[in-house]
Amino acid sequence: MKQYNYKEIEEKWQKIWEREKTFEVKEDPSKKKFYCLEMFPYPSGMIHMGHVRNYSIGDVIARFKRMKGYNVLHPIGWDALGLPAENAAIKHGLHPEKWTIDNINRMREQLKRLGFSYAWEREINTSSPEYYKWNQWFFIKMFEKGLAYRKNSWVNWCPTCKTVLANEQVISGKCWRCDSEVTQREMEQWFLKITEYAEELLEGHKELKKWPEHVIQMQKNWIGKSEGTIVKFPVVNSSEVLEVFTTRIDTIFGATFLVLSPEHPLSKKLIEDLPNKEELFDWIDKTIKEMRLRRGEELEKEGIFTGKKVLNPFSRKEIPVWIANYVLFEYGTGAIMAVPAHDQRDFEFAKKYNLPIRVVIKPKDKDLESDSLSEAFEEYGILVNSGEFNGLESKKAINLMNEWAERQNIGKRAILYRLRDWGISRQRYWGTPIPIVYCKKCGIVPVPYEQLPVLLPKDVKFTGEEGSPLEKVESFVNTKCPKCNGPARRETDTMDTFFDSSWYNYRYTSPKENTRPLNPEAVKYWMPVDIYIGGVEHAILHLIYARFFSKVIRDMNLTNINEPFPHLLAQGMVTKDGAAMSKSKGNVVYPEEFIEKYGADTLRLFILFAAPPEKDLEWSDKGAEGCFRFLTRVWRLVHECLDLFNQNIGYNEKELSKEALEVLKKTHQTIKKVSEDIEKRYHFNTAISAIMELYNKVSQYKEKLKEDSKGKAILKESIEAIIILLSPFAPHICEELWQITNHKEYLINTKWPEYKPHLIKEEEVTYIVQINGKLRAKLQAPVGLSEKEIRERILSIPSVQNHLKGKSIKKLIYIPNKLVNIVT
RNA sequence: GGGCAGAUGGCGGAAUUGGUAUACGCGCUAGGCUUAGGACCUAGUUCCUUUUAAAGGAUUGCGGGUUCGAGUCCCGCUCUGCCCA
Repeated sequence: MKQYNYKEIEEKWQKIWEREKTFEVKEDPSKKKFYCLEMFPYPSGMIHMGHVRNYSIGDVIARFKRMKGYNVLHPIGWDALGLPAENAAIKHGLHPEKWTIDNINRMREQLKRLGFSYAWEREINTSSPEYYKWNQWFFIKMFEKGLAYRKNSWVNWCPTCKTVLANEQVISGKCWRCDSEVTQREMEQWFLKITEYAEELLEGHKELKKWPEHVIQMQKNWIGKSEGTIVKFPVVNSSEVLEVFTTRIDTIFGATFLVLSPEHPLSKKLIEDLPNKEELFDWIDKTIKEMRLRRGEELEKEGIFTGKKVLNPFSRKEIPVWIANYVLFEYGTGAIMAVPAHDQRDFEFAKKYNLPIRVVIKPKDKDLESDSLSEAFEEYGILVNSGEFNGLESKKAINLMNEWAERQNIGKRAILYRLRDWGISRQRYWGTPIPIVYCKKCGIVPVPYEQLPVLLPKDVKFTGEEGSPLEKVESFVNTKCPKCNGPARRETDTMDTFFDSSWYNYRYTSPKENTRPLNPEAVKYWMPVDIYIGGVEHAILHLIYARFFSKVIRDMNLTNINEPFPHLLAQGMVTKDGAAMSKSKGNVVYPEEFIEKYGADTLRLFILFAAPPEKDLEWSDKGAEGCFRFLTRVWRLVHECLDLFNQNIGYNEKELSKEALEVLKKTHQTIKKVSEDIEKRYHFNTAISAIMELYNKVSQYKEKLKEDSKGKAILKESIEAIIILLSPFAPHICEELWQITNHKEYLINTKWPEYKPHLIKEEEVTYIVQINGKLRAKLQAPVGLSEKEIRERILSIPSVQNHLKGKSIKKLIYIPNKLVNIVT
């Protein structure tokens, strides 16, 4: 027998697939389409186990759907712009482009060695001008529609390197390279008006019935819709009015002070006339920076009194205005009314600074005392100490108080979102240049479409110091104004790379289109993506940006797609020793090394077998070896039965031996199980274990079945089933086995088998016999016996009689073909 | 602090609709083959008690509940992970 030489086999089939362009597709209206998409990788230089898992899941689905007769689009490409390329340039003096292209070439080879069924001719690379040209095109379209605009915003700044840092370059408040304290600096930046689509992004969730609930929940939290009221508080002895946003206007009589965020434009103005204003200004500046730097951490609450008071428009009382570090400027109006009795943060602040606490909501069944409160009562309840609104229930009070506020013109209902506009400016080289020119005469001028792409200049120095590398390329910066032809300056910021990945799923449908970003006909045929597979770490940013882009592109009348990804499969992490694989932990298993030792088929099989896709997967060298042994056993089984495949043998189901019928039934039950696990549940681990069970049964009865021709026919049929069912998981070995078992056509072009319904049903069933819920016996019986017959048979079983001795049967539960429970 | 997910043998996991808990794989044990084996084959393997066979009992993080029957449903708690603050 020939040995299982995975290396030779895998190379052979990968060559055939490439030569015959097996997985290249075009639009074919006569066939049902299936667009199977996995999140494209960042070309870091090395395929890791997370990629292998992601792409193995996708490949099973793509190959399965193809064998089911679908026209399958299964593309791959490179999310090739981004910071690491630039870091490599700084560290090793390699040009980011060279570094990126080398990495892509290496990783493409690695993906090919895994045998994924990609349409390689559609490969895209976001760092190529052919791709980023269309980023620029979309940007200008958005600029024209008012969806892209400039405003001031804070960035991380390293005072030593004199450069802007991305959030991930700030490590616990310090610069990743020189370790100095990172500061905050305000700069003009480009933003996309994603907030304009906030409501639609929220509404769209209703269409996403095949998304995991927790991902939708995360997006909802991120968008953070809240309905409430904006209330005006006039400043006493001043013409200024402070506006606050609250979702709990029912508590407004308990608002005993008002708090501004340090960043609030009126913060400094309110304290201008105080004698110690310099000191207070310093506190504000220091606090703003601290809040930005330590975002997400719980800071010790601190504040200062402004010396000013505002009038509470409901209670008509004057209350003090404070500035404190627990009020965020980005959210709401950057100012809050503080209700210490009913908001825990306000409560803690009031306790610290000895501010009054006033109960205005009480639970239905008891009273609350302002003086003895140990924590805020944040629930809804009944209003007290609230003038004419006393006795109302919170929800009702909110309505009436909103109406009152609107009538008195001191407030209005408002809907607020936590979602901020998307800041896309990066002071970086390796990104898409923002296609804008600044002219002294004409102002902000977009680069005309016919001048796109604005190319990244190649001759650039990467020192990692003093600002963006593009700023120093004079031939890039200095240009002519497209409008007046006078001297002008180019924008030197580049785009956030999430911009690139927000529409790549469209580009795959027509990757070579060179007069427009996408071909609407191709989009119409292929979109939406039928299943999108990737890591849950992209649940928020990437998946919200991509949904936003789809809606923007739709509103440009290029498509009619509302949601690009109606079905999302969020895969879990690959761990080893209970932790994510990382170089620093030293628990990394490299796919390349594993393939060298056991082959791609084994790697794919194990990574799908070890856990269902949505769960974390614990890597085990031993477990992976087990999968290699399984493939070897299948290889051997086929070789031991090779002679069967030279014979033309048939059978009549009625003449089969007991064993042959059992194997035949198991075969068809396995076809059903594997098909449903792949197609409906996406649980490949159980599909694989079902194939292993079928193998176990076949190999157990193998010699027995070889005894007669009918048995041989069944053996042949079941072995063929094993090969086909296993092929989406381990495609190379299966193609090889298919070929040596005398099949002319490639396995990938073979139809997926259908099970015969009558072979799924069992003629005999095992009844579980329980007495008072405890298993006491089992009974083999033909399907469809009456309750009476079953009852008689069960009561005649000796062990049942034993257990019933001296007891009377009170009740008997009978579940046809399954179980009998005798209650005494 | 809030939201979400989860906890099943020595390990990864299965149990899809409330009906045999522990499928499948790993590991382990014994035997075979072998000069030998980390290769391969066969048998066994949740735990406890008594043990010749066998029988009985317990068991899905903990404590309650619903039900003839709960890993699965309900209530409370502990722990772990993720997201938000």
